[in-house]
Amino acid sequence: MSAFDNASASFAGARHDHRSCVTQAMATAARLCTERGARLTPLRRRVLELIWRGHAPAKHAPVRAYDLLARLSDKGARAAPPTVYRALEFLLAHGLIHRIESLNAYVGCMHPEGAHGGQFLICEDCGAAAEVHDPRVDAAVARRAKELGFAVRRKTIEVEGVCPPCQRRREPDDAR
Amino acid sequence: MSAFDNASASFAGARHDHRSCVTQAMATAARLCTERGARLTPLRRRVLELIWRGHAPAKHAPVRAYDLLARLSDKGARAAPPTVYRALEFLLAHGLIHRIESLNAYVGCMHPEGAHGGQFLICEDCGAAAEVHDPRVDAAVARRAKELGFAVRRKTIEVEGVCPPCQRRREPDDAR
DNA sequence: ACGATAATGTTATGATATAACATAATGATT
DNA sequence: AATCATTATGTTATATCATAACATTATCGT
Repeated sequence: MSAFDNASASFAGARHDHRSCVTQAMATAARLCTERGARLTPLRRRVLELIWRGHAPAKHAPVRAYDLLARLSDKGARAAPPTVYRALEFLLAHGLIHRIESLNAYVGCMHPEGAHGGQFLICEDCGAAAEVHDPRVDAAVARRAKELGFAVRRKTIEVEGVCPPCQRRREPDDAR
Repeated sequence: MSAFDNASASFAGARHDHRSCVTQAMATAARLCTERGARLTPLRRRVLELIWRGHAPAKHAPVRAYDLLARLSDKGARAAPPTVYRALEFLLAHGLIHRIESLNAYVGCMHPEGAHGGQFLICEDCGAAAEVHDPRVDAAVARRAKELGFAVRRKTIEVEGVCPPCQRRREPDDAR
């Protein structure tokens, strides 16, 4: 497995220490923003952390904008849509989160150091989205585009299916 | 270029005879539906044709649901959203169109004979979407998924950028 | 402390999509 | 051809996702 992949963590369920995973992501985000002179304000920080916490049942499940809005409003202060969309815009611009187009949802970026198009494996059972970075996939897309003279700006690669744990969960049903 | 690609046609602009392209697509759709015992009703046929006609400026530009709705309503009978969404659902189920997730829009499928995930090159200038079928891209995705034990159901591959004609159109500006 | 810039609050609305139920068309069977 | 089950479409209402426009507040550099 590539050093950049987090598929086993994303699909691991209980074995994965998601709390420290969130903590680490927040620390990295704070560091990157400092380095770049970007302001990770309390609001943006809260939104980022809510995204990282994901939502049930899977820890790495993408979160929708209005879910974030509801959770922000829980904490006392009422929030309106632009509040959360502006935070998302900032986080996307700095590569701290990805948008999953096929779900209209957002997920924390696993390695926000450099710009990159996301490749995602999305489980239709548990909702988890694993960020994958396969240079062969990137290379194949780049080569094809080059052959056709197409100048690539942004790549969206989202693969829907069933993750290993959910496949095992399904087997008892299949055996009936 | 693979025999399955239509990038040059999609990005060709005026040189491409889009009218006969639409006619042919409609004939293929009718044949497939007959073979499958599926009912390509007048409404579904009209929606499919509107999608194939695309919209200005590019012929192969994906069309949005409410644009379809507006054009259906033009023709006398007023239409409500479920009318067009149900037609889209049918056309998607039979592989006659693809949904472009990153645009919330729909485009005619270039070879609806067999099920397949779409690979698209989408021009951010003219809006044209070229359907590509690169077996190397499919293979790279499949291999990666297999390595991770992920069972693939559906692939969404959308590459945003600038098509060759629009790159040439941009050059005069760059030279200024 | 001041003013410029950036961030957030607020109100309204646009854009995309589906639920739920009523009516009409179609095809299979008699 | 008449009946009836099934499929398709019409209709109304509403859910969901996202942004425009402008007001207010916070932050940063001077």
